[in-house]
Amino acid sequence: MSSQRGAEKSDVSGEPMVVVVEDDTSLREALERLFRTIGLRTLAFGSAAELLENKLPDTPGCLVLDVRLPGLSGLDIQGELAKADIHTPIIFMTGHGDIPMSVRAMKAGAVDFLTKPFRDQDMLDAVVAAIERDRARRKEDIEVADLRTLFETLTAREREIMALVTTGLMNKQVAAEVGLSEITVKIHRGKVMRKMGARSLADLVRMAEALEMSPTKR
Amino acid sequence: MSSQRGAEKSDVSGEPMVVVVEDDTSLREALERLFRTIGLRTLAFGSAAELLENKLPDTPGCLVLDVRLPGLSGLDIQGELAKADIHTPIIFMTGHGDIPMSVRAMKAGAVDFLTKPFRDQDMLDAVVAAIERDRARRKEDIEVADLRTLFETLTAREREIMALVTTGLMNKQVAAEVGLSEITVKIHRGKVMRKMGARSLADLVRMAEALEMSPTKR
DNA sequence: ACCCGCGAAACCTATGTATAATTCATAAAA
DNA sequence: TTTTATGAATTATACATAGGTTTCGCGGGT
Repeated sequence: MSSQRGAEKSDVSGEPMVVVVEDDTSLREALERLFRTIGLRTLAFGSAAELLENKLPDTPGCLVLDVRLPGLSGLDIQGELAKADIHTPIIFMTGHGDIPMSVRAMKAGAVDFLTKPFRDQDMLDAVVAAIERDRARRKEDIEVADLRTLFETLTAREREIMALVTTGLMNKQVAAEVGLSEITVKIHRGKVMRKMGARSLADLVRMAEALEMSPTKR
Repeated sequence: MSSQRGAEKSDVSGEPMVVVVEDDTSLREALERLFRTIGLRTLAFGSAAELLENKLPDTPGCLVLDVRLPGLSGLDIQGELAKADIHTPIIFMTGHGDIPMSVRAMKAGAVDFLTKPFRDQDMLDAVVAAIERDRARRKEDIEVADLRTLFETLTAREREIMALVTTGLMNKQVAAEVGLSEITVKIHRGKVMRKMGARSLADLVRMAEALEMSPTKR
């Protein structure tokens, strides 16, 4: 099942995990305890470097980052992860942040930005929401990745035919378009259906949509 | 062309307009001048009440709201518009805001949250981005609304058939499903294609997707 | 040699349309 | 109120086109 993206996510059913990066040891440990009270597996680091050494677990989860950290800041981590195409939801904490900083973080996709001191419940709410968001995203990612895996088993011709067929062209039109006989198009088309596991043209069209092959617009 | 939603938007090609709500007269006028320097039509009010009396223009645009206003605050306006299903992008300004306030606004969909004093260029950048976002959303809305208009011309039977056909069922399967003869299904199907203006089944499937009739998932 | 792309003949199923007829309900006119 | 008109829904027959598979065969490239 599932798939295999670069160095990232695939599991969606695993037990969720919170990863904390906070240099203040007492707060870090308090957060670990807090999350464990609601049964969340928790991993905690004291700096960005420690976090980036270990790769994130392949399970739904979120990051809880202090904005101000020794070395790379929480916002820097956000940027690094984005560059690495890792979309784990991030919750920021800060004791001395300002509005522009919070706005920048939110625009960059953070799910929340809490000011210290915060209420335990606010943090828990944010984490639960973030994990749910991650779970949904992973589910979506897995579906598309699996589709893409199937799509990659198609030959160049088959991909071409798939694109044209899902556009709504008839076999004869596809044939004219690519300079083949209609019968050959039918054969390729049949192979496409089998390889992609499509049980109907409607199915195939939706797959093409998910793969962003056909124009989503009309 | 286009459509007619509740009490709202339909035009996408019109000249963009910025609507300002700011009680400080000098800042309000400064903003009007600022926006006009880049050729943006601008409408300015001194309070939420004045804004809500006039309905928003049916053209791409955005709102620039002071957070603190006499009567309803900028955030209140955001809430009111959301309740009224109006999604004009909002840019907030504040002189005395705090992080939780900005985060709340951003979570509720604000495109930016500027602290006074802000640089003119920052405001212009925010406004330009917001207008572009609104234009894109309107375009999308219009397409779906037009589709929905067509869909509403379908009879109950035709809608039923459309749903089943776009699921990928064959005519005979649809017939069995709804207890009709296959030929009758064909007739309804043909009417659906003509009424919806679909030139192919692929077309119809995409329409069904846009109308959220068929499961987006597989 | 084998796989892949390509194509033809034959055959069957599915789709689409036209014609025609029946039933039903509702709306408009007498 | 009765009659009439209209439109939706239903089905059948018949025909034409499109879609899909199988079998068989050819040629090029790894």
